[in-house]
Amino acid sequence: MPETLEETLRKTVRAATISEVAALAGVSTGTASKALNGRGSLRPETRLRVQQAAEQLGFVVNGAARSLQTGRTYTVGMITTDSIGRFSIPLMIGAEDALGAGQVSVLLCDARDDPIREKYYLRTLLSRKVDGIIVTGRRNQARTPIATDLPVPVVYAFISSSDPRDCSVVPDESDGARKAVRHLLAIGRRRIAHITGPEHHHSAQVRAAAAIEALGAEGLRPATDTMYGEWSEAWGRQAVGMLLSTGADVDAVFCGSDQIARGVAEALREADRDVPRDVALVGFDNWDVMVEGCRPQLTSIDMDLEGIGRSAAELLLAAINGEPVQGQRAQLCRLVPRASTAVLAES
Amino acid sequence: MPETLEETLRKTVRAATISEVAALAGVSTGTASKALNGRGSLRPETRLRVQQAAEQLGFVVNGAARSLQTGRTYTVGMITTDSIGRFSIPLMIGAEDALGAGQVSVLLCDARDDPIREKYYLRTLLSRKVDGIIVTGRRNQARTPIATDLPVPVVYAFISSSDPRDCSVVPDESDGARKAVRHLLAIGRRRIAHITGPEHHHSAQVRAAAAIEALGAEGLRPATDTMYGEWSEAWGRQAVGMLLSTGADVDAVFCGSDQIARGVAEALREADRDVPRDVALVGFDNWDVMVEGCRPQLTSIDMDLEGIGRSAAELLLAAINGEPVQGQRAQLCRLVPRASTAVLAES
DNA sequence: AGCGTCAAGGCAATCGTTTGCCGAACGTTT
DNA sequence: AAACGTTCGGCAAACGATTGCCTTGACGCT
Repeated sequence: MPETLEETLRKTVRAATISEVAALAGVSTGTASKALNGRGSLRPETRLRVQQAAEQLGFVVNGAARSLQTGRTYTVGMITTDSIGRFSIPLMIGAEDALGAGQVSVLLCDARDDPIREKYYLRTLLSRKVDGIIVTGRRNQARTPIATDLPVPVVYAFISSSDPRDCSVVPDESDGARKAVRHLLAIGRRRIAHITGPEHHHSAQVRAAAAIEALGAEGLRPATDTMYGEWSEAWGRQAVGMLLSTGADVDAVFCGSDQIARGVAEALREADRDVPRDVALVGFDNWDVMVEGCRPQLTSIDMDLEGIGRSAAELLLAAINGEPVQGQRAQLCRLVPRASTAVLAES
Repeated sequence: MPETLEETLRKTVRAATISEVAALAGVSTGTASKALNGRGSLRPETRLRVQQAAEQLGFVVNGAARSLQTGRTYTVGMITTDSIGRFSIPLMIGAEDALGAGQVSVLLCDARDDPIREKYYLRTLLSRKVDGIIVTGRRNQARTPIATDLPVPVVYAFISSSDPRDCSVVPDESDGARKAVRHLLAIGRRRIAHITGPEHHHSAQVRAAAAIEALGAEGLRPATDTMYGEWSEAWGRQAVGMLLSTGADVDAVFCGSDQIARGVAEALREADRDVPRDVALVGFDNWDVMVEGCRPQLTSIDMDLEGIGRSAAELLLAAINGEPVQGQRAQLCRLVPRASTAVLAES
């Protein structure tokens, strides 16, 4: 007789409980528990017998029951304030990586920049008794702490909390900007312009300031005033138009984002300026699809988002285990050189 | 006396339990439970008193205890087989959306295309007693079912299971390709080429076949043989080179991806062919950063990944509630017209 | 023979909620 | 006044695992 549709789709293979395992192995549930968790003092033979019984029955512990007893869920919540985006993903991967290795699962919450949703998610996370929470999101200013007096530790990743005592892991954008400028200087450029995003944007400010400072350290000044605009290719193209029309003498451009840089590359190309011969180019973000689609391929600054996610998760684990860390950790950036800043063979 | 660092970071605000709430409200725990869950028959006044007590103590139920009792966790697992990527994210957002509204949380698992990790995650999901599982990942062939005889329902999103009885939600790529071709026909193009990804790639095949068929329906044939290559801008540029050097007479190109299309647009531009006047262009994926960075902005086919994620979640919820659905659901695509297929004013 | 020691494993309390069942109190009906 | 129905709320048994404590029996020592 063929299975009904119902049966086919929902095999009610009611999972075995530890008492069934114990019964099969001929021991008490307590002993079975000890056997499976490597605790207590048991004859190796007994231990093995229990393990085989568990295997045979396809036993998987009931996490709810265990959590109830032990008070730990081996679960952390991850709240992204903006919609899960380009930046959140590497962060998540990194965190998931560090946690997964420690057998901890991640509950994903997308608050969509809505404080109401955020509170709601926080509540459900607490009700699920997560062991800790990672807060992340689009970078801008420091954000207000998600809550105070939480019964679980919280770590902020990428964004930082406005309370300096909270634990945050952020990229050191100044470091990134300095590395970009130094790299351009190292390949012999001296007339460097900086084209970036909106002036009111925190990242734009920080990067611009660090770039100017790095030039200053060599006794140089930017080739033009910092050109603030948007984080888009279109702005990059437009900025090049402005640069060329003013006849500015520029041999390198450091861009506030890869998108801007790509626009710059295109516009330069169309104006018959060779990259990197006439103008060298450095972007920011090291966003694969942008740096690789760019002609020539784009040298860029990598904020190591995965690393930030990983660090945040590690700090969270430490806090969960009773070794809390306070304050901000700034993670250094990495310059990834590509053709847009290649040193050309003398010929 | 100032707080110790320990105190500051880990306010051990031991969460209140329902018995404390009950005590404060002067009722038994059973009654308190009924009051908070809107069950049983209680005087409205009592109910209110309990609710206020809960409020006052900042009570949040212990999900573990509840799950243990009710057997439901209001949690589903989401396994992505490839690393969380560009496609997985909208799917996740969609799923999270549909589930979040139903108060269900998502446990995120990134199996990184590694069967071992996949098994491991599956096991932890089962141990966490998730109510259901969504499997997703990079699209290619149908994948082997993640397991059989699971105690919980499974829905495949974007990818499909090779067992036709499993429930899968996939994009109707043929529909997308047909819509692209019909759109080009509708704006008066007749000599249409198709440039796409690797020939061995399932999506490339399906889209190409549907495109040819849609042309055939109008008694037309493609302007050239389908041009298989890679899913990259570089291939798009290269393909245009080939097209132009053979002197093929083409007034539109349908591309298998937005990246290819963008490469095509650039190469055409550099060859002084106007888009859309000389050659109209349609991409596939409707990937914001590609379609918007393209000059002119790119008409593209949107597979509605969020919608697929949402449908998958809804089907999963239905299955959890005892109304399982079998088989594949194909979700239609949407054409998003932009400047690359604009009809020009006669002038 | 008597005693102490130790290993092995059973017992039962416990975690926090939910829920079916039962009892008390009160009002209504005859 | 007795019988009955309702409403409200308490009681206690689950759910499944963990763990400290206790019992049992074997063994070694004096």
